[in-house]
Amino acid sequence: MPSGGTVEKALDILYCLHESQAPLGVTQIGRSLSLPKSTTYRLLAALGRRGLVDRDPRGRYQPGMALVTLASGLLERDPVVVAARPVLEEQARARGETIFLAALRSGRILVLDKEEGSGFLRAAPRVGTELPVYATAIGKLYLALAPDAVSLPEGPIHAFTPLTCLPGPALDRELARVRSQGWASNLDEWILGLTGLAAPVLQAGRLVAAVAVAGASSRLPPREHGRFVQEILAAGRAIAERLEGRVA
Amino acid sequence: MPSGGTVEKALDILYCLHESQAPLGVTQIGRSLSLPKSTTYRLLAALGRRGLVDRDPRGRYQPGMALVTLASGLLERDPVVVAARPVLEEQARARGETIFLAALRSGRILVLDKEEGSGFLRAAPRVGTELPVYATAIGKLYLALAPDAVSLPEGPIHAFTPLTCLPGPALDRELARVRSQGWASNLDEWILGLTGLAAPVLQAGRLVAAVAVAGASSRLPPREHGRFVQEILAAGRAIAERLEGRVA
DNA sequence: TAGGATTGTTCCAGATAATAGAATAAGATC
DNA sequence: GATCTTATTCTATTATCTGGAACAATCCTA
Repeated sequence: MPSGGTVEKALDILYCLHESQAPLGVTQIGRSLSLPKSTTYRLLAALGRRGLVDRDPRGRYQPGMALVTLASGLLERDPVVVAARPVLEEQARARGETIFLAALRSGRILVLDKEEGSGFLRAAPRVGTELPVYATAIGKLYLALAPDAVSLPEGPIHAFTPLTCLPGPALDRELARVRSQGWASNLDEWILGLTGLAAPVLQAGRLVAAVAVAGASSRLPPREHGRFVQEILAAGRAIAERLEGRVA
Repeated sequence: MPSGGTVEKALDILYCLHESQAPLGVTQIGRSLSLPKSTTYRLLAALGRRGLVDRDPRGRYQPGMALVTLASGLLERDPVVVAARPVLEEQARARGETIFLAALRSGRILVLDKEEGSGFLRAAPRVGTELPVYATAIGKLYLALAPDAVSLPEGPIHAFTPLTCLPGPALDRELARVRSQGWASNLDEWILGLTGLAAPVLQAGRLVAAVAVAGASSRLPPREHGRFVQEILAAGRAIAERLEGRVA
């Protein structure tokens, strides 16, 4: 709420529109960001002049297609994404489960790419989605292996499910285990019924990204974790090797 | 250049970074937008705080992954895109050439979706790309059928190729023909060797989008235009019908 | 390795441009 | 058709942005 300058207020409006998933009016936006109507209106006009917000037939605001323009080509230019693509494809085909890549970008852990599994019931993350830092296998990997790079969200921390492991002694023990074993897991802690197993992509000992296999918990039962973990660890190493140019 | 307020300057920086296709320094950005270094620096910092710009290892700036986040889900939410998807797939499969959908969004004609053909040599437009209003089949369709909605670019108008038809009497005659025949063509006017044939998507008589087939001019010779035009006109009608909910 | 040039970052007084309240217009609701 | 809500415009005030200049870091060249 105590936002910075004018530009940041305008960008907060974009995030607000993105999160709402539905067109919003001036008043509504102003309320959720604690901005006066007239200010909100003017900022929306500025965003609209550059195409970053559109208006539906009723005059309400929604994210504009210029965002698609500005985002186009971004992923293809990211070395990690380029290095990971064939590995994701191969893994998803071999395992039949969804494999995805995430990394830290401007303080958030974002899904950078994915290859969906072949099951009728499968995880289908959306590229660009932000992952919560606790309550996620990849998030825990970052907390354990690159604690200075990530930070807990500002607001009050809530449990996503009854199984969410909130920050505290229990999470600290979990992170210690992650550090020693070199991979992380998430069993129904973010979304009920969803299991994730994550492995690091290390470059010169530093965590530059993470790969994870995700699927219905019923399809990834604990007794099979061992096999999946070996695969995903290998995938993380393969991506790291491709990043360093050892493999064409 | 004579930009508006603070927010618009910041957004111009985003466009500048997008167009450059390579990371840029503060000085470089400031020069291309005629902004003082310190202003550029401060705006970049604001954009960075919200993840809209990232920095490469050398400290230079590039569009940030938050753009991917903000753009995610946008296309899937657009009714025209949803209605067009299966039509694009069917047409591309049947014809073997690339079919794409474009529409006017915030004053620009943007590629909203595409389905690539199967040829080794084929058009591969990028979703989000802006199409020039003259020199493009879809652009001409808009100039002819919705002249009030589109406007020529501000700066000096240049010919993309020796065959580009610049605004003037010749283009006016061309637009009259487009109006009477109900479709538009572009033969090497935008990119040498690229032919496009476009048909309107009409809703209540208003142009709401356009479909086009695009490919190497050698694969779309004039004597075969007739067949392609029929197909693309049918595709435009099919999309319009799906838009009005007549077809599930 | 040192010198010179370019680039990135910080600072601050001054002025522009953003702010927020209130008034008006448009639209929805009953 | 009256009353509510919401969108848009207006304006005085002042907070915030500006941009020149100084400083620091970096790169290039000799």
